[in-house]
Amino acid sequence: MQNRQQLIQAAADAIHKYGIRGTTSARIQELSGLSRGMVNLHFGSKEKLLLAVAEELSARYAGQWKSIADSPELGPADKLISILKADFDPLVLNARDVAIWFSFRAEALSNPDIFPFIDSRDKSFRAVILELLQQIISEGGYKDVDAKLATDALIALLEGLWTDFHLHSDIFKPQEALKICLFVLQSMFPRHFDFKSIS
Amino acid sequence: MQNRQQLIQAAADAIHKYGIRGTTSARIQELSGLSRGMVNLHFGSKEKLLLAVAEELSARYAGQWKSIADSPELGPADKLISILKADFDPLVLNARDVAIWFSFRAEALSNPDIFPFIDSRDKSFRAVILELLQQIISEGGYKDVDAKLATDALIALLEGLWTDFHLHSDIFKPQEALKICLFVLQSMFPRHFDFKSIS
DNA sequence: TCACAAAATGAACGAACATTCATTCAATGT
DNA sequence: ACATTGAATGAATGTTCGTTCATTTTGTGA
Repeated sequence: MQNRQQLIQAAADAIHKYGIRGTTSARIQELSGLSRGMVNLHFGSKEKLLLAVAEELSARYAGQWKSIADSPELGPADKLISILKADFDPLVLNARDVAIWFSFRAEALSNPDIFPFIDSRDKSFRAVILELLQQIISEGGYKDVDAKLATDALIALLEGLWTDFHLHSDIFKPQEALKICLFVLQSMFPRHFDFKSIS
Repeated sequence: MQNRQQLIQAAADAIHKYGIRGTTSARIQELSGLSRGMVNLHFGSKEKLLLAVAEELSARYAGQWKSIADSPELGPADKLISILKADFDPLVLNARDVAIWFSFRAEALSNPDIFPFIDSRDKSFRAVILELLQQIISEGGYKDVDAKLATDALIALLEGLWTDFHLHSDIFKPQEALKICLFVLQSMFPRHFDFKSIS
């Protein structure tokens, strides 16, 4: 099980370093320091190892925001900010993982096995955001705001910022990304958010 | 030159159908109906053919919004809406092209040659949006709105909606995406946009 | 109609690929 | 100390990859 994890790490590194096209058995072997046969011994095939990488990535991301969404003593606005901060945390938003994320995203259409892992956002994540925004709308009496529309907007905004990070991880500032989100939220819910007050 | 274009089409179809990893010389040959040697005869290598695909895609996208940005007799708000509509036009936002777009995006980090083509948005496009928003801010006296922040937000939103389309092109509604954009713009610039008035 | 050049073909090639499996090694129980 | 078993190894294998190039076909000017 030690070597199994080592192979997942090596495969992830290979995708980051060489792209998914350049991720060959030889490269994985080199980066892992293990022998040729290990991939097939532990995973059956290279393809299944790649699925295991997707699975781990997906699990890490889900664990990140779910731990926050479950915290009980937090108002909807503060909870939402916490989730946003978690979304820009280096634990999930780092050059390597995002590069892998995008590689799998590109593959998803022609490789249905991968799809469930890279689409994880769109299921439960959406539901949590929607509920928080509904609470905020109710609290603040924002009667002109459609919660579903605002949810779509916020999630698309997050996706777009991730894309920006993927292409420009060298100059991307998580602080700045958070500011952009809060600016949008303030525009929608002026009585709940003040984007100048970020820590 | 006839066959040259045919090869670009076939390569693009291959990326869409089989993913970039599954895009082999044999597949391109099959889809093009041409002979084995044609790729190397016309492009020198498969890799250069892929670059030509990226170039064409990039040129088509740039041509799309630039023709609108150059139209003289349009207020900044209307011009912005036109650009948004163009961004969701089937000419650029269709399953095949977006799939290719995302494949190249994923490759960009490990293949610097591709980067200039897939990053085209972030140069002149950003400048145009920024200028339009500055005009709107000036016109409407939105003194609390930072134009650069709003530009970042809007572009990230567009990127995110493209991502949504990529993963769910079957259920994605361009009309709905436009509505989301207008909703966000209305939140920022209430005296310039009314998202209930879309055609 | 013929000569010539350019374009197109596809069999053949070496390189790189993922995978296999006989063998070796290390860990554990007796 | 020895036997047993599962993990690890890496040389060997067959396949698929992108590319080459001698040959054929097509198009053009005389």
